[in-house]
Amino acid sequence: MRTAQNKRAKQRIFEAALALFARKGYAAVGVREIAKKAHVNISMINYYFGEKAGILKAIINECYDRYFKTIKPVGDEDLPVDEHIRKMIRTGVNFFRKNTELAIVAFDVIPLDIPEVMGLKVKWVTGIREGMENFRKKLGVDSRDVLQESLGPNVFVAVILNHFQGKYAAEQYPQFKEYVAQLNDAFYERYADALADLFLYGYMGRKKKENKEEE
Amino acid sequence: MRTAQNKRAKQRIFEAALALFARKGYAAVGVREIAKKAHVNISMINYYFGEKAGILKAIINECYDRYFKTIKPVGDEDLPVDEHIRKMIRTGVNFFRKNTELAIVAFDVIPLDIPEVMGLKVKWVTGIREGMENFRKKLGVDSRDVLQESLGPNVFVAVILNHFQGKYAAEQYPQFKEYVAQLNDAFYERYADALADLFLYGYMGRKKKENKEEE
DNA sequence: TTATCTGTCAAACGTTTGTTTTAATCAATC
DNA sequence: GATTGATTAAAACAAACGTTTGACAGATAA
Repeated sequence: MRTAQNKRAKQRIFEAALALFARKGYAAVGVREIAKKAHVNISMINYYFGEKAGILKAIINECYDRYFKTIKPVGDEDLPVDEHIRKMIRTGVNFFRKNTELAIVAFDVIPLDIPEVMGLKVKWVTGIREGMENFRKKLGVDSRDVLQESLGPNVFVAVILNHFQGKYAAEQYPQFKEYVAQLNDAFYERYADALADLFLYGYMGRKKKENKEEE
Repeated sequence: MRTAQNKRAKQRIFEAALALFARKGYAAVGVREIAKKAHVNISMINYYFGEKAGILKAIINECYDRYFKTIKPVGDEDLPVDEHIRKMIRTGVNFFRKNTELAIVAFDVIPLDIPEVMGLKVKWVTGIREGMENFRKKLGVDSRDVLQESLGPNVFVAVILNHFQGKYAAEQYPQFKEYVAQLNDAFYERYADALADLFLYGYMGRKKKENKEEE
């Protein structure tokens, strides 16, 4: 076995494709372009991934797998609500910061028309939702209620993802250099805290209002 | 002039492309597929839109134009903060509900690599941001502060868009029929209200906290 | 009536697409 | 020293790509 070198070629393809997909979208990138960027022969793509869509599937699996492994243990922790929300948001921000390209490609709605890809996503989303049941309950979110579910943890995941999509877009164009420069470690400490406050007060306020209405 | 018929063909191309782009992504859709769905000849696409990217540009312009015209007057209204947030969110929900495909295509981060398309988006986003200055001030958001800006109105726009992306995806697969069926008029009344509560309490809570810290 | 313009069409343009095949080379394992 | 697996280059494949062309019908304008 030459796993050290194997991995290097497969990994190079993976990373080259990831960067290209994130910028151009899956369908706009050709296998020749990927091969060129990865410094491998075209046939290596089919050798390792079977087909072009195989790379996309690998990206989706890698992203959701990392996401699950990152977020699940934090969701299972036994903390007071406020601390728990804060820690979850902090964890989420860190994840998206470290895995921006992965998330942009894997969490993009498009393409919806490749059944195998959609199947993968559905499987993962379902699994993650089930894994977050404890945290959801702590927030007072009943997953059988469509309204409550639509105000659950996915809400702040959407906000964070949106932020990093914007950041990534800004990074592609030099005119936004000053904006991007401000998004440093210190910023994300404050950002995570501010977001946590926003949702914390939001959830608490809603709960109070519901209790009043029940009286 | 035969504008009545002209519009019909151009409009058919626009709508066919929109539906296909929303499902598959811009790059994955060929001009022949669009022409077939629109029941026009392939050359009609270049005749009306110059190039394939012309359709995408038209979609982006149409979406942002509608969005601006919908949201701007509401943002300029003179209402108490709580009512204002509520009305803005209600307006946003209605917009995304009516223009889901338009929003999915126009607000998608990808593709980032077509400078003309990115230029369009930047122009619109800048314009809309400037147009929302009054509302932003009322929320207590200083647009020169990156942190505050990243917690501004774009936060709940992201949440709403995320919801309708999910809904649209669910509509494409029959296994989610029951979920989609629950998303009716009544749901969206409650959804908009609940979202408004969430952010209202969130912003108020954050403001209180800031005041305390200043003491 | 003749000339012009507009919408529409089929056909063809040269590229590029994803994939497969074949032959050859290189390094590591048995 | 034979075998195996990783990698390369080059070529071929049919299919699809975005765009252009030239012709023609019908309405409009001179």
